[in-house]
This record gives sequence, structure tokens and C-alpha cells, in this order.
Amino acid sequence: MQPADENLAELFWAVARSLRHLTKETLEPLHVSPSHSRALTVLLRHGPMRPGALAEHLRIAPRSATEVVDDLQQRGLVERAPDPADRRATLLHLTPAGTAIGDAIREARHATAERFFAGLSGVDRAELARILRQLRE
Amino acid sequence: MQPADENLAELFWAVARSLRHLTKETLEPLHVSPSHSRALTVLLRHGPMRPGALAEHLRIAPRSATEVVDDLQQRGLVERAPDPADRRATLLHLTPAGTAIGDAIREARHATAERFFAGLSGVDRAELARILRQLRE
DNA sequence: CCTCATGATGAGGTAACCTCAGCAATCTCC
DNA sequence: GGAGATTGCTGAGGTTACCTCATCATGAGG
Repeated sequence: MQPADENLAELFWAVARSLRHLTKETLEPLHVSPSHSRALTVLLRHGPMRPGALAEHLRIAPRSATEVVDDLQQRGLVERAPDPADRRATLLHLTPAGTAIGDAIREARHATAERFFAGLSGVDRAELARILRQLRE
Repeated sequence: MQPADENLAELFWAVARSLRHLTKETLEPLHVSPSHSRALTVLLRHGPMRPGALAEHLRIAPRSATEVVDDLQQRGLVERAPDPADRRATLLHLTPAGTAIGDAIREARHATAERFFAGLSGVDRAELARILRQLRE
């Protein structure tokens, strides 16, 4: 029964690919790249934070977060403010425009998930969630 | 019950991330990048083909396939031969070294899948496969 | 107050893609 | 049996999303 496992992994990646494409499609009209949308989502969810913390959330190097923030700031979606607790640090916070886009991203993602998993029965969704949760450990 | 769907997508991505990391780890000792390993796998599976066909399999632009082939050829894993059927075209085929690495990749992938899905019962694996197949349409 | 750690960033690099342009070879169709 | 469009590959050059290493200011502990 070994070969089934390789197929399971392949199946998984095939599904991941569709979901990624669908998500990308949904996010396209908002004109945000995947990496930017991830950053905005983190900031929306967890509130103002330092670039270093953002990097941790995104699992990228601190230097790379700087770059993402540069882009986002240039587009007027986030702002850098001095951190009152530490004069080396800066605090990132969303501008109103950034919050708006963040909300739109959240909604778009939600709609995508809805559409993607629509073919599944309620029972199957629950099953899938249970199994995935187990795989995540 | 809407929010469950967003969680489902997130869960899915979390699991995808673990699987990707595990796979990367397993493939590391072979010193092949993900994109190279994908190309080798395709060639191993489907035999000699033109760069254009390889590009289709990998879902990348033909020009990008040329690049992958350049790297692989430089490492002595694939060779370009003229296509007897069309003098514009070239046929790619694996060298013995390329075949060896391809086999090693296949085995490593298999072992990874085995390890990753080991925590699931046989029933759950079947369930997961069934649901994923449905999502893939 | 000196040393070492930490937060951010400048400089420069890489992998894996892309488009566009150009050159052969082939195919189409009159 | 060409003229013209099409196909197959690749050179040139660009983009995205990362990376490491060096630098500079600030902060914390002996």
C-alpha cells in the first residue's frame, strides 16, 4: 500500500495549486502582490508592530521585512512611527487606506475559500478540517 | 458557519507549509533545487521530450525551461540531442547521472510522504484522498 | 562608561520566473 | 514550388521575493 502515499502528496499539491491560482485571481483586482497582502493581513490582525516582529510573522528575514514595508509605505498603506519604548525601533501601523485594502483582502480570501470548498458537503468539510488539523500536529 | 471556510484554507496552507519544509529537507542532501527536481522528475517519468513539452509539464514559459535545461546540462544530468523529426527542435534526455538523481528524488519524495502522512490512520488517508480528489475536480 | 547585544537598513546577491525580439526550420496554400 | 505565416528555441533584459553581510544608532549589564 506504499504507492498511495506518494499519490496523496501529489494530490495535495494539485489541490494546493488550484487554490493558489484561485486566490491569486481573486486578489488581482486589488493590485497587491501575495507578499504584500500577507503583510497587510498580519498588520490588520495583530495591530501595530515592529518590522522585526512582522518578519517573524511572515517567516522571512528582518531585512526582507524592511523591503516589504518600504513598498507598502510608498503605496501609502502603512506608516513608520518611532517606537516610544525604544528609540532604535519603529512601529508600523496601517493607514486608513491600508486598513481598507486589508479588509478587502480578508473578504476576498473568504469569498475564495467559500467558492473553493463549495463542492464539499458539510460533513466532508468537517472531515477535511479534522484531518488537516491532525497533520498540522 | 462562514468563518470555518477561511479556517479551512488557512489550515490547508499551514499543512502545505509543513509538507513543503519536510520535502525540502529531504531533498537537501541531493543538492537539487525544487525546480530542478521537478524537471528531472518529469523527464524520468515521461522520457525524452522537447524543451517546449517540458515547459508545459512544469507549467512555465518555454524560455524558462531553456534555463532549467541549461543548468541541468551543465551539471551533466541531461543532454540535448537533435530531434530527428524536426530539425528546429532538440530532444532532452537524462544522462545516467540524471537518471540516478531522478530515482533518488523519487525515493526521497516517497519517504517524505510516508513520514508526513504516517500519523493518519488508513481510513483517514482514504478519506483525505477522496476529498482532495473531489476538490481537484 | 565600556562592552556587547539588538533594531533597522544600505549594499549587493540569488533563484525562478517573465516578456520580447530574432533566427532557423517547417508548414500552408495558392 | 515559392511567399508568408507559424513553430521551436534562445539571447537580452526585467521582476519578485527572498537572502547575507556590514554599518550605525540605541540600549542593557557588569
